[in-house]
Amino acid sequence: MPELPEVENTRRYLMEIGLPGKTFTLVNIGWANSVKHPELEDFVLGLPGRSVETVNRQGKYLLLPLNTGETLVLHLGMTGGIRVQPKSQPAPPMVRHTLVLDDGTELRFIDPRKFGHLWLVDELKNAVPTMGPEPLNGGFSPNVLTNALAGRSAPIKALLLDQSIIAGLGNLYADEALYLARIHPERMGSSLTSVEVTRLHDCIVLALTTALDRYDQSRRQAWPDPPFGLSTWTVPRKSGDSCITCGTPMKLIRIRARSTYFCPQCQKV
DNA sequence: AGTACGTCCTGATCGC
DNA sequence: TGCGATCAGGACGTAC
Repeated sequence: MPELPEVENTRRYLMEIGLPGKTFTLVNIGWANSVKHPELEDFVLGLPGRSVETVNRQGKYLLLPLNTGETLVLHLGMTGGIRVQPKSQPAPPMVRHTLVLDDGTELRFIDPRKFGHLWLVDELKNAVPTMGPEPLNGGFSPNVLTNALAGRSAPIKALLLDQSIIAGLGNLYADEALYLARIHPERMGSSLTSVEVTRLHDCIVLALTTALDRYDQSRRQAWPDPPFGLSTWTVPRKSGDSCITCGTPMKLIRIRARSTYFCPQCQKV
């Protein structure tokens, strides 16, 4: 599922494929609920004629500033992925929306479970929810994390999923970071020692940068059709799997209705 | 304010 | 073999 590394991978893909400079000519929405406008028409008629300036990312949101000053916002949801392909190339399965471009290609929004969203905003301000610091570009430090966890009684796993605390973590990389940091996912946020918070901070950064490196590699190797997702984590995520450090069978619990894998030996309460 | 849970979706997988 | 049930989870609305 698209989390920070997957969305950033998509951003780099869109930049490398040369989306900036291209102009939308036609919009084909296959699932109206994905469009966050009261009137679908506002979006469908609002986009053609606009060209893409660049592709930015904020948390799990893709932000495409347009030449008019508006911004096209994309969220991949759980199963979303994007391809920019020649119109003549057969569309892959599960394409929900097609944004036709002026150079004979089209941006294809693939989204089996329809959890993705897209919309157009006049101003970037308030376009997406206020989010915590980006884990990979300054603003994120052990100290910031300590302050964010102070007084919080929710399980650390739930807090890592909270986009207002840290931008971009999802279920898989939250598990990954906790596993690498050897911290039990049900620990109360405020109960982490400063040593643990520092370790968690470092492991969040490590998990994300490791994944991004692999995505960079896979884009080079599989261009122009790189995979949307890779198994870039080290937490065994199948029942019956054993911890790669100590061999103890991994445990599966639910936190906020999310599957949470951890090693009961390495990640003690 | 902080915490927790239901809802939206459908392809894949499981169990009988 | 086939078919129904279950699972998966990001963001948001709502409740307490």
